[in-house]
Amino acid sequence: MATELKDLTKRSENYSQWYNELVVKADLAEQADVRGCMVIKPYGYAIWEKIQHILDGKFKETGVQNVYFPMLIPKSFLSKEAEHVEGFAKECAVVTHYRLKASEEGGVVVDPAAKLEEELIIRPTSETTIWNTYRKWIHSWRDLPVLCNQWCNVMRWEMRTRLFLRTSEFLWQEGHTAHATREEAEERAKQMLKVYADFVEQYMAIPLIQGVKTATERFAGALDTYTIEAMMQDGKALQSGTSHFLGQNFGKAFNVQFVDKNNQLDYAWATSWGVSTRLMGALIMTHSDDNGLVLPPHLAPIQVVIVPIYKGSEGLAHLDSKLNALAARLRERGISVKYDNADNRRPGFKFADYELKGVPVRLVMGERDMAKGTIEVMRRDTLEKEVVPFEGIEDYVEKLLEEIQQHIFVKAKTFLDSHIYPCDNYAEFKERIKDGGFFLCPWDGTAETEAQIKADTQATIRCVPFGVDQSNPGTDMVSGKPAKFKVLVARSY
RNA sequence: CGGGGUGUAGCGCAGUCCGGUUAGCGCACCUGGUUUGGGACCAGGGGGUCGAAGGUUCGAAUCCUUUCACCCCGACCA
Repeated sequence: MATELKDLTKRSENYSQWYNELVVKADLAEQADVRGCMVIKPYGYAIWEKIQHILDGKFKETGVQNVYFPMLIPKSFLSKEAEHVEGFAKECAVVTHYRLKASEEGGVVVDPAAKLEEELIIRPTSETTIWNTYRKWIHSWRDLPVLCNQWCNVMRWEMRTRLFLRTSEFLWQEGHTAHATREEAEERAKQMLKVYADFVEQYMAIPLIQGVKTATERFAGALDTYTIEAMMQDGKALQSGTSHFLGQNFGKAFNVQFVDKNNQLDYAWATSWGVSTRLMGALIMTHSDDNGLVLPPHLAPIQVVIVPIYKGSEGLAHLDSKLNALAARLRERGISVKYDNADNRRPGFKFADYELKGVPVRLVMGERDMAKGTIEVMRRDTLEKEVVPFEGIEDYVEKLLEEIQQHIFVKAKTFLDSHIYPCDNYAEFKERIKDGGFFLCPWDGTAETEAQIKADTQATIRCVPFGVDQSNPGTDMVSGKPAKFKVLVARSY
């Protein structure tokens, strides 16, 4: 056996190890045999499916439709938008041949005769291929807006990878919209950020800071990049979703022109926005404890597990009839229930296992309860056990699930709020950033001071946060010049 | 690409310095039994080209040469 989660007591020092162990042991994912890729296991994928399903519904409420574009992109597409190519060129996997042949030494080799005229890249993101197609779809203001989204995989040949947080291949959704006016596109970019923020806070119970990225941290090819930043338990930031206002950059690069209401030719305005399996990483690192995963009820594939405790097969038969009926009644209320009466694992093992998997509520019933008409309820977030009357347990559980959802959000929110520090003294900043946390600092708006902070402390400006009074930002803590904004600075994943 | 490290059973490791029975241990796995209110116990069993290739030797996991792979720390990133 490798290290137990509980043994990794000094969370701040062993945070990476703790996270890795948790991902593997909770049966979510594992390292693939392909470099930097991951295998998402059934339980992990069930969580991703819930994220997908709920978010997809939210997109559709805003008029977005789903599409699918090819995984392979002609190399030349990438070079059409200058900043975009610079941002992604260094991490592209490239397809150069289309055939293998048997080798004389056995095995197979790439057939040199099957070299492609133009190499294809495996999409790192689909702006180029989608905007190449939008040229054919968009001719008049009447064709706009185009509001498309696709759920797919993308590949970025990252140098260092980490399960869920940064794998070579990852699953995501990418929305790509085209608009007739700048205002409409900007509005859409902000709207989608709000969709993300609401989802992440309400369903994933992860509190966020929303804001806009600085020029250096912007998406390659964007005019503005909006972001949601979450705080992990070690005080580091995790960018959990982004929405970009792309201006007319892609419209011009791919010559997507339309005739507006005044019969004038103009280029289409663009947005793109995405969240990925990284959200799973955020979920794990925000709520989990040393017993394993803690899942918010709104996202848990199993919301309630019922474990019978019995002696002999007639004892089990007795409990089976009672607890199967209970499971059915809970399911009628839309609660996802697992009744685990498997005989090949003992109760203690099941308890530990479902805690590791983050099941929000556990119900346990044995002979003692049968006699007394009670049932034991354990909530995963606090690990508190309570014996309650069996009668009316359905109402109790339904309320408890909501309470847990609220409680873990409030807990995370309290943590976030208590780790945001206003700071305008650079010496103090350099010292305190070592312990993590978000720092609200005055910034003169120059790339130089931004680079200085990064060089000195590895911390970056996460965003110019929304909802912060920017009327009197103060003095830049690095340069001593008048500040333009108060910005959020933190170390990040 | 720079710095460090590791390859021995499915997983985690000992053995390597100083060559010597049939290569070991924990977990997992299989069979049987007893158990079952917090990760069960007993008995038995299966599983290994010791990363690969070459060399030294009566004899190599261990020594020499070459090589491959992976991991960690930096630069990159959703």
